[in-house]
Amino acid sequence: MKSYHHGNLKQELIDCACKLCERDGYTKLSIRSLAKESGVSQTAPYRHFKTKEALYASVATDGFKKLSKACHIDTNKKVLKKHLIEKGRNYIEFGLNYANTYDLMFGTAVGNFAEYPELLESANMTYENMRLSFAQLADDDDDDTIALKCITLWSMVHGLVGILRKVQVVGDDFEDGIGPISTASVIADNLEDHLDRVLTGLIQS
Amino acid sequence: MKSYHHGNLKQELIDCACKLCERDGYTKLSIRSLAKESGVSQTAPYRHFKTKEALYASVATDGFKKLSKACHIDTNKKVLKKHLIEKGRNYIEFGLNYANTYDLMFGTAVGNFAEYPELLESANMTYENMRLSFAQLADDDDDDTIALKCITLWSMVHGLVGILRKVQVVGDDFEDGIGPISTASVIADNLEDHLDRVLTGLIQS
DNA sequence: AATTTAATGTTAGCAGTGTAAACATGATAA
DNA sequence: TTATCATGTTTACACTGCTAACATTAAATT
Repeated sequence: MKSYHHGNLKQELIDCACKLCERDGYTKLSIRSLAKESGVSQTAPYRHFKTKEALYASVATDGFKKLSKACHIDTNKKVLKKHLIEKGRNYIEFGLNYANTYDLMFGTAVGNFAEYPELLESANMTYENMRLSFAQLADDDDDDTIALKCITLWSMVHGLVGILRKVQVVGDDFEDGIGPISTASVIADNLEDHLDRVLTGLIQS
Repeated sequence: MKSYHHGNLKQELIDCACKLCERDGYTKLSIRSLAKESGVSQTAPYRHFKTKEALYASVATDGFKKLSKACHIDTNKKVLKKHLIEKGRNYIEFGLNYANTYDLMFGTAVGNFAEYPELLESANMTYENMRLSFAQLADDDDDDTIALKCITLWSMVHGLVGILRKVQVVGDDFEDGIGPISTASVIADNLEDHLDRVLTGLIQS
């Protein structure tokens, strides 16, 4: 006999939504299918998420927590350039391996992060750790400059994720994707060197 | 007396879709509302666009043509660094001023560019001009290296567009957006210097 | 010029969506 | 024990993408 109350619906919905968003892309997700999956009525999710966007926000929050973890640097110990390079690679790999979730996090599906405090906090956590880490490397810069360069660094990895996804390796020419063949794999193969150059440039200048 | 046949429906739908996509974001666009706007039946658009994605593809194509124009560099004349900096700024301004269209162009709304030859071509045109221009500046590099650095450059401006949109300037702290206040405006104010540094780094290394 | 054909429009309808309102159940607090 | 409130259900509305069957008219063929 199934009990009337589910007991753990909210978390189950989030977990399921995370899975489905990543598998099929967030546009394919419907609240109704999600409810069915959890064996609950169509409108039950609305007791836990005011709108679909609120559900998206939860999925995005989960994504930022994962990204934050994948890129976390212990700023109590001395931060080295190689740490940032390693975490930069982790960032890019997260963006490529969890591409659909990444879209949700950096796209416009959630219009205003401020409406979802947890989301805002998890996103800022990601940035803050990045900033603190970088600050140790470029510690002769003032705060504004560090913030600026940090944004530059973030733009770099963020941009690479976006462009690498468009520059697809397919055939012998421009048949399927923007740009020439093998560019994507060339970049991937040289990612460490690449990050090193960018980072070195930022520290020195 | 209104004639049965519209006469110029396809183009009118595209124009209207471009406008609405940019104004409200492509997710708000519906084929039905578009049809109503053109004073035509709900399903008439399906004579010109097999699916909604095909309509998106047309809007994205239009976007790439505009972007291509905004960033075009005459490669017959000698290409200077300042040209690339200027066009880099144009790129970023396009991304910020036509943010919703930019989403359509670089997001996942159109799954596979290869299914829409015009879209693929317009996207490649944008890249090709960028590559040819850059090649003149770094003309002692081999093709692979140039492609690589060009992707780096593209990632940079593309990433900046994405991040600048998330780093919103609002209040005195992290209240609404990722990152510290004024970072966005600091970047915007220093965009030329910023691009100059990145570009110089790419040419020299 | 008459007739066939193909392009482009319409109407009706299916299956699916987000979400609100009214009601039911049962866990928790008084 | 009873009242309250969080959490569930049912029903319903307005909207969506898209298909099938039919209507009209422009263009091509005879």
